[in-house]
Amino acid sequence: MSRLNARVVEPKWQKVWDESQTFKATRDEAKPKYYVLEMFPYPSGRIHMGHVRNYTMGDVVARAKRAQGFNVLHPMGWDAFGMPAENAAMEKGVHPGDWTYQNIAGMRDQMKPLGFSLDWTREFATCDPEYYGQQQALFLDMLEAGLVTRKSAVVNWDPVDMTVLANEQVIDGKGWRSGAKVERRELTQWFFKISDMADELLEAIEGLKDWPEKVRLMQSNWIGKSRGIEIPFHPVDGGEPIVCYSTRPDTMRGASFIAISPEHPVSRAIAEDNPELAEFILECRKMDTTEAALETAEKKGIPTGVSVKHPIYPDQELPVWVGNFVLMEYGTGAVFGCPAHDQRDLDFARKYDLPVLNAFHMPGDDTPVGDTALVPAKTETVVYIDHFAGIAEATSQEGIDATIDWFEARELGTGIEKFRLRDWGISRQRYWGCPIPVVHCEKCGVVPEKKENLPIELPKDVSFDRPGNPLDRHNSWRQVPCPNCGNGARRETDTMDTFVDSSWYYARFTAPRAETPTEMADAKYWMNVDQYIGGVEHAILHLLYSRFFARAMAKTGHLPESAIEPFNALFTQGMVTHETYSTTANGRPVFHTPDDVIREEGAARLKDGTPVEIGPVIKMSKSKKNVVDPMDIIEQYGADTARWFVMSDSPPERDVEWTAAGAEAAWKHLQRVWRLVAEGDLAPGEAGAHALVKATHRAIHEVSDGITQFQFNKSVAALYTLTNAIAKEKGAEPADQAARHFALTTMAQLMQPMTPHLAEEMWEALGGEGLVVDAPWPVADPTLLVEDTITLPVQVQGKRRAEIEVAKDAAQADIEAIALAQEAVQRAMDGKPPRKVIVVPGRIVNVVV
RNA sequence: GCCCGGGUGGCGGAAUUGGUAGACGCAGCGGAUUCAAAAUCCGCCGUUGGAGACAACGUGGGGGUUCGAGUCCCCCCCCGGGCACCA
Repeated sequence: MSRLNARVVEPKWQKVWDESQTFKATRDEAKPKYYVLEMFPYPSGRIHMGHVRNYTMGDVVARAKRAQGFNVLHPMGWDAFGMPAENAAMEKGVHPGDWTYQNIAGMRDQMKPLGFSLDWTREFATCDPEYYGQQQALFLDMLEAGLVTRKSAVVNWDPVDMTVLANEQVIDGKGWRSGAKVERRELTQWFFKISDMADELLEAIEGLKDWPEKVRLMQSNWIGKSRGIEIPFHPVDGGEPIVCYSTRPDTMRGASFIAISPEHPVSRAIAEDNPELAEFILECRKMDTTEAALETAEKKGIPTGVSVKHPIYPDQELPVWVGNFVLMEYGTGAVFGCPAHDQRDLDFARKYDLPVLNAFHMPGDDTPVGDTALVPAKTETVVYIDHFAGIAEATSQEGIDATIDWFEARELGTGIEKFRLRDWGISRQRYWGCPIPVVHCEKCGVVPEKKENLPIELPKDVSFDRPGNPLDRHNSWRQVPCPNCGNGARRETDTMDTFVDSSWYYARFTAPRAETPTEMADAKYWMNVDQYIGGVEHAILHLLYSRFFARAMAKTGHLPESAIEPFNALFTQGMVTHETYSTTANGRPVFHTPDDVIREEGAARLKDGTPVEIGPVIKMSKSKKNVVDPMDIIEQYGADTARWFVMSDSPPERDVEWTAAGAEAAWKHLQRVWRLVAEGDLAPGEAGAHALVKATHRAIHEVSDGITQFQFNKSVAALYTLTNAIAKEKGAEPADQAARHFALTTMAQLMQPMTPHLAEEMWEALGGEGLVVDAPWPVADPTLLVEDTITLPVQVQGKRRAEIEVAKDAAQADIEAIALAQEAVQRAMDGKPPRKVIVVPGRIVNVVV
């Protein structure tokens, strides 16, 4: 029996593609281009199934487009800055750079045997000085263009380690190493002014027709445009008014208190001679910086003793509270509380015994609010109670608009559009990132570096034996002459958020060795990315930052205006998930990789017998260690099997739970296909409209459809169906032999994107010309796709009772007559006359009695 | 808490977008081949009742619209992603 040995065959074809530089992309204005990009990996050390899934999808698209005559750009690189390298430095004493480049080398070695159609000549890592130096140049241009600012922002502060923590390093409000309660601390930081572009970024979402609707929605909601009003509330005892922002000013009648953020200037001012409040503010600071923590924490408040006048009913006074749930970052950091129409305000009011007063009720139901706030949709009609602007029954939206107009007319408030989107803080107090190219001079202030001094390289000689940023204590690196006056000055020691690195790499791939960030001719030819593929977890931040960056690069002359939306089509693949395994040490969970765990029916244990707790099935991640190594499968079965397996079964956009079971099956199938070629009774020749030829054309149609629609699992199913059809065709006539030869030759072409090595081997054995990778994509003959007769189901009262076979162009009346004549139909009609017969052409017949 | 998804046989999933629910694959069962096994090939395979023809039920739960609902509408439950310093 013929077997295909992947260990021999796969390296052989990879060498052939390599030597003929098959996948090297060269700018050629005469050919239509197609740019396929998968989100580049973080060099964690080993590739995982998520990578294999992601890059196989991209490869299928790239190879199919190539076969369809496009000049394809399909590059690969490394998102190489980030925390894990510093963690490795602290844990193992290795230099972050050495650790990173070793990981890159290892992962490249793991990726190459997968046979991806990548142009490796364009490879780079974001931690290469040639890359981040250009990023520093971009920063300087953006600074000059007014797209960068400096302001204060809160960070997680570990008071024991005296260091800034990432959100991931805060566990249950405590520092991951010290265990100390984390505090919020303000630092002056660098920001990209993305909020200036909020409206533009929002409007342009409409044009992203080939993005998933869910991503467009998530981005829209994230930017969060809202129309509301800013209303000053004047303190009873005089002084500066407290300005509140509200998107529901129509509820003003029900206002019963003012809540301000602990960070609000008024809070701070009052706290100076109110020790109780000062303590409360300190307590509020002992919380991490995430919005989720803030929103889910118990709502607490404390009265300030100050009261303000209700702007409409001056005889009413509203107490001012400091509330831990009010965000300083959004709106004005102050809100008026209307318990009747906001659940959070209602809970707060019940807790602190504040009045609850309806501003409106639903038509026909004027019961006052109890424990559930009355929050109608803006399109719902409500009945306003004694509304100052004279509105009676109206939708909430009409109520809001009328209220804003009324306030503006009396100069009591200002209608205003606000965005939820905040500026992008990029300062990181860490070593392993792109240095921000500015210098702090006592005389000149903040001075940009001169471009000729770029790249500002990270110093090699650093130590990680203490917490904190090693750049801060590296005196010889820090001390530089001021680029402006030449006096002694201090280099900025903050590095850039790693999201900056990944916000423009797609542009750099168009000219990866250029002495400027991009090369306009290359950018014009290759941009935009025609198909971008990556995980849903990047649906908001990475994609939004990239969209901002492309705009910024166009403004600073690094991208053509046509590339301000860098990704024409986006596909978000589902994640590869796996069970998690943990044991407990010192009250904290310790996670274990599936490799170290012996899985039994309903239980699991370590190799030494320690019982292991089986956790939820979640995305594979380094921190939870629920990662499966694809190299095992590649070594056992070969790359084609791994590729075939990840494309089968699960729809690409959905999560897939990794199980070992399918790999064997995939391997068996590929061997079966090979046997059909090696042991088949085949001969090229004339097959005519043979049934197998028709089946082949159907497969061409379905496989092509599946690929263009990103339903690779359906393409795989169609290829299984074709395989079965070939195996079943046992005829010995020349036409049968020719039909099988045609079917298998076509199958080699259709399988080439998914299992390229097997496809080359098939193509060669079948006598194909040249390489299958260079063969044009087969096109289905539409005349061979249609059948002469069709099978229609016949329903009675919506239940299927029979099937009829009719000519594909049969008249409705004939179909009706045939359907009614069916014995099973008559039986189901139970002697009653048909009231109505519904014939949906080509679909169904339904008899109503 | 807020925003966005998802839920279909024992399992992964398909269903031409309102028209035969379960394509295709895995697992399982039965058979062929074999001294035997592996491999391979053929057949069966939603649940319940029935020898069978067939019937009833069936797409997370409850209600609704429709000749007809996995698909549309309302309410609820569960799981996952994101929440601005993980990448």
